[in-house]
Amino acid sequence: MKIKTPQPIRGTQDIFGEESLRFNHVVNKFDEIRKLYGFKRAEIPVFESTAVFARSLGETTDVVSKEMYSFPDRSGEQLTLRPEFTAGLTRAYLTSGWQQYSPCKIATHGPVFRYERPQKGRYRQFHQIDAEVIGAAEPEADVELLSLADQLLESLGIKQHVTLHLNTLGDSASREAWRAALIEYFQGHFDSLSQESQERLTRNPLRILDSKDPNDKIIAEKAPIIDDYLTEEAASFFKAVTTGLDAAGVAWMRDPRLVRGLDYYRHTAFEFITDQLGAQGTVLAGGRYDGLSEALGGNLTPAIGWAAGIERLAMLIDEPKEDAMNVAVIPLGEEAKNPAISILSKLRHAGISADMSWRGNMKRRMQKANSWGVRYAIILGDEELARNEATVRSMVTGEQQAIALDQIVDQILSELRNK
RNA sequence: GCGAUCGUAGCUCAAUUGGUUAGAGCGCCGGUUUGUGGUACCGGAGGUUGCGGGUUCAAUUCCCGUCGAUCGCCCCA
Repeated sequence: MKIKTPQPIRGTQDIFGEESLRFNHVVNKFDEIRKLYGFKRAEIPVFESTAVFARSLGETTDVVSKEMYSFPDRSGEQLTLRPEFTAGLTRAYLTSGWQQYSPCKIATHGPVFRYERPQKGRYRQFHQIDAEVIGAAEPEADVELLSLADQLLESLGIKQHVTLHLNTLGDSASREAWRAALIEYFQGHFDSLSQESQERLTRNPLRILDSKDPNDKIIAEKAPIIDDYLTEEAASFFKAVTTGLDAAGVAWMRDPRLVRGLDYYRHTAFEFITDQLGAQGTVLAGGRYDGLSEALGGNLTPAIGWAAGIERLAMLIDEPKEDAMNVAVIPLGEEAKNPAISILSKLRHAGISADMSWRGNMKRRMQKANSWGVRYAIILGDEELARNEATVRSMVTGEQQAIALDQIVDQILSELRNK
């Protein structure tokens, strides 16, 4: 009886070939830029106690109430695969002594999990790069974090496709006053709102502001904006952020209707949005979350962070070029196999990329060498071996010369340097 | 969770109004060349047409279900 191959789980992906090049290009650029800003690399678990996410993101948010992968482990403890990084990093800050490094500038990346309906640019296991500054109340932290994001997008060559939308949600006093005013305003237009927005009014009234329903949009345009409810401190904080961004040369656009889906956000909120990915236009987003630490039982710890979807960034960049192989080793016949392995090893230990086909006649192996884009082919046959030599063929010019086996590595090293 | 479109070799796609043995390009393996690539020519392997059921003399084609992908809503990165 034929065994059926198990199929991949809905919303997961296998990444290889060009996709993998793109994916890794994004990760590598992030690692490169993050060092320029003094952000330290951190690793945290893929799963946590469910409480880490349930308390911090807000029990009523969609992510917590219907999108988490939660399960009991063998001891009955309730665990959840991380749906984002911020809560786990904050938990680590509180439980692993990271407070001694405060303000803690952290970068990480890896898989995150959300049970959503998959689409292009939306997966159940997807990958984020993430940057956080934990333990800094200063607006300079906001500026630095946004500068990092901006420079990353620039170095990925997608800055021209992307706009930074910036808003403030105020401190908790501002936010509560604004929220109350919004509820009152939308209550007055309740019958004209879309059914979805009517539901949002009780669950997440700020979300009505970025509704896509055309009728909702008209109503939202006249809704009270946060500016009228900002405390003096909140207003001057936002001012410091925007003037700092101008000084750093980061282009931004005020979007008074920009809100965040998770409950922990305060003050600065932002999204880098592209028009090239359809409904999944948000490519990098975050904000300040001064209240999160207390929600996890810690002291008041001001913090700010962002996350970006690696898959979404990878779709926007130009196809990266992979470094071509330098050398192909081509043994002919049984006798040549081990000498070929020996040369291959010496080349690689000398820092020269080299590869060898394991099968096929000479023509096939030359074709393979050609497809690798190598500069040199080293041909090892009986005639060469008898003289302790190998034939080195330039794949560019077609010239061939016999070179003693013990001089091949040096010869190729010097020729590669001259290029 | 809701609505819509789609699903044919490893990949990208063909297959008249339902009609014989489901084709091509690329890739893979081999040959023209018993030791020479990027070109050309020849040959080969590889398919239960996503899966299950139904209508029909006959289904890749029509109907239902299911799984998956894509698009929009929702949500979000």
